[in-house]
Amino acid sequence: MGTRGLTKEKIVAEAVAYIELTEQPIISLHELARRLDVKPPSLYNHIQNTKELQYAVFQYAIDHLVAHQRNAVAQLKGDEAVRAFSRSYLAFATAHKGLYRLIMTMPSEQDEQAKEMALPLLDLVIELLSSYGLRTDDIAHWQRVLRAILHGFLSQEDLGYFYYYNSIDLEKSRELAVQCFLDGLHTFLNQMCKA
Amino acid sequence: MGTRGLTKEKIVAEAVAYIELTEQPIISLHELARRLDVKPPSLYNHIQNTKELQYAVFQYAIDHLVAHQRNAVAQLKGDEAVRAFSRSYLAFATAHKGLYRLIMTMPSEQDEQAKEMALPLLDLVIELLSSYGLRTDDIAHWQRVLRAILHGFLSQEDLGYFYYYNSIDLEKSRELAVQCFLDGLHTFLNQMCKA
DNA sequence: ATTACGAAACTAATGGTGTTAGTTTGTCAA
DNA sequence: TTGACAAACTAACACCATTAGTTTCGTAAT
Repeated sequence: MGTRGLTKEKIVAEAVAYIELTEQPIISLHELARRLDVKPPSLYNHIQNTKELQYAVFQYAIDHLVAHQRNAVAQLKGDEAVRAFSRSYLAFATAHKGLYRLIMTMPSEQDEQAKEMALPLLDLVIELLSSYGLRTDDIAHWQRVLRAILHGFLSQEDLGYFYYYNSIDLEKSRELAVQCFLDGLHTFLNQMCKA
Repeated sequence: MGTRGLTKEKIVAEAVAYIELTEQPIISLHELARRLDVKPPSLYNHIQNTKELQYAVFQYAIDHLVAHQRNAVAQLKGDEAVRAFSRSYLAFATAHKGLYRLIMTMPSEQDEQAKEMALPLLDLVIELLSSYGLRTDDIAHWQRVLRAILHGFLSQEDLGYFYYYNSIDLEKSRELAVQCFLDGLHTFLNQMCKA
């Protein structure tokens, strides 16, 4: 009894490992304790509650996603950057289903802390779109649109809404979606120039 | 004891009422039993398990969403129809947050039954896009794109990802997203004509 | 080296969830 | 009137999160 080398870091690491393995965004404290060879209440010496654990894993997920994305768009600009971002965004979600599912379900309108954690992801897209010469609030609008398309696509895919008609090439749909965004953006830019 | 007038219909109706009230997509059998003034096991005389109840509520939600949408696009075609569909889709999700959250979380890649229930929603969009003269599989592609945009937008909104930069007008973002879809589609159609 | 203290583990318990088995009750038809 | 069946019940189990109170062990001070 007494002291084992348990730390918050180890707990979070095990939770992440489990989530990556099962592709489910959650792990119960009981299961986690089992895997760490400890009784459930012992975890409370290192974390406050389930919510805090969720936050920690969420932070991990966001950090990795953003790092992944920054790496993908490094030194790219304009359409190239948007395409690279989109490809790698979809790739991350596929490779880390559990983590992306968490990102996809974690924050809530009410939860200020989670929303703040997610900010870097928004900022990245803002940067990405800043080379198009848009007005500040139009950048914010188009950032919403791009993220809506990518996230919506992944979400539908994950929920199985693409199952039917699934003889239809998924990869092509993805490219079409990104192209749609770019065409929409270009149309907007052209009309802006005229006016 | 003995027989009270409990039926599956009443159970589902109460579940729906609760979901509409709380805006949460789930209700526990205990809570449901409490509200029906019955002990939890009694519910099992009318439903098999939680899953079946979920299915029933999901069916209700899909039915209402589709009816709502069909009503909105009746006798419209082309861009008009897409715009009307989008407006009313977003309106439904706002007015019935709990039900839409269920639609947004219920199906799963693995769950054939739920996916089949959701089909009418896909078919509706397919119909909507059939007046553009697209090839059959392009209709399926663009159906995915439209649904991805709308669902992605709602999901982000619901998750609070639009909170920051939220001085930015939400309504304008929505219109921009739909316009982006239409511009993307038109660009695609123009290029199809040329070739 | 001993002691004392605090952190980290534990046991025990509460209350929530879904679900099953076995029992009672009430109604309707024979 | 009685018997059978459906619909309610009680009791119980397994899983979960969490809290209170207890033991243990390592470390730091005497």
